[in-house]
Amino acid sequence: MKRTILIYSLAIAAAALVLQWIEYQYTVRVFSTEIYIGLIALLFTSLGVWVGYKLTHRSAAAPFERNAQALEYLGITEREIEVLELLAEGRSNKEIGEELFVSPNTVKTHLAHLYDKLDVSRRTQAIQKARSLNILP
Amino acid sequence: MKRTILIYSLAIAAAALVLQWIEYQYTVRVFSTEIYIGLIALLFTSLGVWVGYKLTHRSAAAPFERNAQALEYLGITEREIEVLELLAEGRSNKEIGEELFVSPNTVKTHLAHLYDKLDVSRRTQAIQKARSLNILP
DNA sequence: GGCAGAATCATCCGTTCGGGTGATGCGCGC
DNA sequence: GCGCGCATCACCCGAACGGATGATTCTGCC
Repeated sequence: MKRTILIYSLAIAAAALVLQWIEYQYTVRVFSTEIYIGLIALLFTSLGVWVGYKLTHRSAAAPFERNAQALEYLGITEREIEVLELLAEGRSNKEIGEELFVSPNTVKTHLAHLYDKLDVSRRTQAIQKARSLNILP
Repeated sequence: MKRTILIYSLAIAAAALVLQWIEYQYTVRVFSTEIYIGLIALLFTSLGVWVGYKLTHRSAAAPFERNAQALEYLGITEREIEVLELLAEGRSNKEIGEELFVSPNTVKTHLAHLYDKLDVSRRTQAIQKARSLNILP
């Protein structure tokens, strides 16, 4: 992150130097100071928009970090998470069982434990709750 | 939106005028052009960051804009959306019926239509698909 | 006036889920 | 070695859900 800021700072400095050079070229020309200032303003405003976009979208586009504290606190196991993820994808118990190479009965057991730990009673509620706890994206 | 852009443009123009005035004050002073340019760059970059932040976060922090095109295209009705929203909150058909003052049978009918339009066969799939279509937040 | 789409409700039937209970095996720690 | 937690599986039962079909009412549109 500090490296990123450094790079952006250097880029801005470089742009400033370029602008300064351009200034020396153009002050002897016919353009008025207003136009000159406007161009600088426009360019650096665009630069700022770009920088701001990069900065804000770096955190917004994060690959989603699972809330480990919640999992720890609720005592949710690895296997239960796998079931939960497939659950959120809209699979049936049978399909989940096939995906994880276990019987639907086992899936039911995992789900029952999940319902217990999440304090819900339906799969749709489990999805909603898990999402609100940042256990699911 | 157009009004917003206009306001920002005017703000930038005003800032440019201010800067120009400052320039006339300072060119007779001791400061070198490098410092002057640097200040302009810094100020307008900050302005750009602010504008960019406002622009991106206006859409990101919006109360969620429903994908009207998808609804139109799929032919999903107002009532079906209401059912869909309660569905995503994990309610049962009976609870949804009570919430909307209709019988569970009616809810079932609406859901059947939704499954048809969303091309799914389970409520969890409906939630997932609706979310991916930006019909649900 | 009639037609199309919507919202409402119902019944039947089969599948899926959820709750409860019990059982087995495996690994880990005291 | 014994207990504990985890994962696995099974059975039962009742509730919830999904699919299909049909009916009624109302509204908007041609």
